Amino acid sequence: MTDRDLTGGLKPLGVLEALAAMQQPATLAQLVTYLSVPKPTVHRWLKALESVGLLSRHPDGRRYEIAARATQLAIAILLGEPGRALRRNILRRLVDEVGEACNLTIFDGTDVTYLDRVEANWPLRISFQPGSHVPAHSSACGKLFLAYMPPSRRDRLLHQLPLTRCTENTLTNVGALAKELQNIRRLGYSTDREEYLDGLVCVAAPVFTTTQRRRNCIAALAIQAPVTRNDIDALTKFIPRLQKAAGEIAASFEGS
Amino acid sequence: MTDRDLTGGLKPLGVLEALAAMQQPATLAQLVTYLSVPKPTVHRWLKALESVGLLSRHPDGRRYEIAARATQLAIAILLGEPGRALRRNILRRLVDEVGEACNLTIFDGTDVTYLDRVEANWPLRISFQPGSHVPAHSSACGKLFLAYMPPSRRDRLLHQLPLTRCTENTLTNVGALAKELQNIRRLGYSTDREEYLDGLVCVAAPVFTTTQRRRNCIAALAIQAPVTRNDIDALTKFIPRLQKAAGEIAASFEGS
DNA sequence: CCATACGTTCCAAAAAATGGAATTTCGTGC
DNA sequence: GCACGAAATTCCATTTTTTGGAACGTATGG
Repeated sequence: MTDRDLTGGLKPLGVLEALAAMQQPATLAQLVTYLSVPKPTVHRWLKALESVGLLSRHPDGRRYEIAARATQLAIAILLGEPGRALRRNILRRLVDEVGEACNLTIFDGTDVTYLDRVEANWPLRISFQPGSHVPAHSSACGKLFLAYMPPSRRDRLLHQLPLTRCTENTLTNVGALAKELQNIRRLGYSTDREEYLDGLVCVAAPVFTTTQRRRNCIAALAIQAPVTRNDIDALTKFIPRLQKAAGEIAASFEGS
Repeated sequence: MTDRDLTGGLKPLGVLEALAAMQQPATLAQLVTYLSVPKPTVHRWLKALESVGLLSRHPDGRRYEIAARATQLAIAILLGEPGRALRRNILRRLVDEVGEACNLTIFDGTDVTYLDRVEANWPLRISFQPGSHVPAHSSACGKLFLAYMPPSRRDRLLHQLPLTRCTENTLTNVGALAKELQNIRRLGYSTDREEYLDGLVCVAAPVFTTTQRRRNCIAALAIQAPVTRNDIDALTKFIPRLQKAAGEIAASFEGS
């Protein structure tokens, strides 16, 4: 899971991450090397972090170390909302049983966004990071969201989304996609037959919440595999297990 | 040390601190109120934090919550923070007096994570590494965290954690576990009677911080022993000593 | 259907970050 | 002491980002 570059007003945080990763105080020069950022810039970042109490200087006056405010923040983060830790656990157990990478996604209105992902222990990995996006019409999760959204919104989206062709199998016309969505509602799960990436197949199950007199598909849980290792038929056998995990995920959203 | 206002490219971090302090996902409007910062600015900060993976959106699409990268950072900070040397010394002295391995753990939402560990000078060792995980319901430290967390969160977790059986003695039903937690609160310490590994017993004491009118169990200190060398009764004699060390550890987390 | 609240986008002014070069400080050997 | 190299720090014109009031969408509930 590669960390994306820090942008926005967050670049100095790279220093904090670096120091945390190094597990010991470091000098300006070491951080310059580690981060490959010009010296005056790192220097300014260090001063900024020091001035707000996230870093402090080691007694030798030269090296910087993590300070009280950062420790406090770390503790607060770990004490907080257990929902995401729970969800990650559910994912991890699913991956253990299934032996392929699994991910949890939400719909951001147009695209599918990865909320979390756990890899299987295989050397061949498809690298997605939490936070990355995938088009709705060419992924198992996206089709699930489309299938279960209110019909009015679906119709509007179907005509507004650019049904970009990703592979030979991508559904690129409204009719075929609408038919597929109907089929998904009938089955209760969704598949991706190399519609997004050649060689990548996927099955997905919906995560429903039943708040406010309406059943909403708020998230989707999916198993992804290289078709050479597990084809769609093989993945389909995991559907009951997948649905059980989806139920557990749904429960983790209650009361939060 | 009072926290100064964040400056120097760190202002978006205020959102992270706010969310960590609130201990639950929050909407843009709530954060605007909490931070007293204009709405478009907070919105931009949220997007920046989301785009680098520090925050993610709750599936309701409205609220934001702390994400994987922030959790990783938090763990790395606590593993590498300079107070660690202090705490390691406290652990070492404890081990000298007790003659068994001791460890310091934190709770990551579902599991117990080893922050540090000092072995005793015995040929028979149980090997755990800092950073490794253990389930909450089957370890003395984990039960301590469950016992001292806010009741609402505890109730939720008790029903959502998979109470996996590790040994003959593991508490695998909610009722028995709830009773045990009540007992722990009464006694002020916790035990593990071969509930995680056969032959391994453990006593643990809580490390409290008293931030903002609320007592939090942020860490746990434990003595682990092979039952053939020290049984629970033998370990119980060390509780006062253990609690003294826990107090010292607590002090090491306060300002520095 | 309207009213209201919440989220999102726009954009020109204002503020801050950037990094090459110059300067200072520190540690070391003579 | 003093000279030297290495590291840290400051300088500052240029570039880039941030800022937030206002306007615009969008969901919710009465």
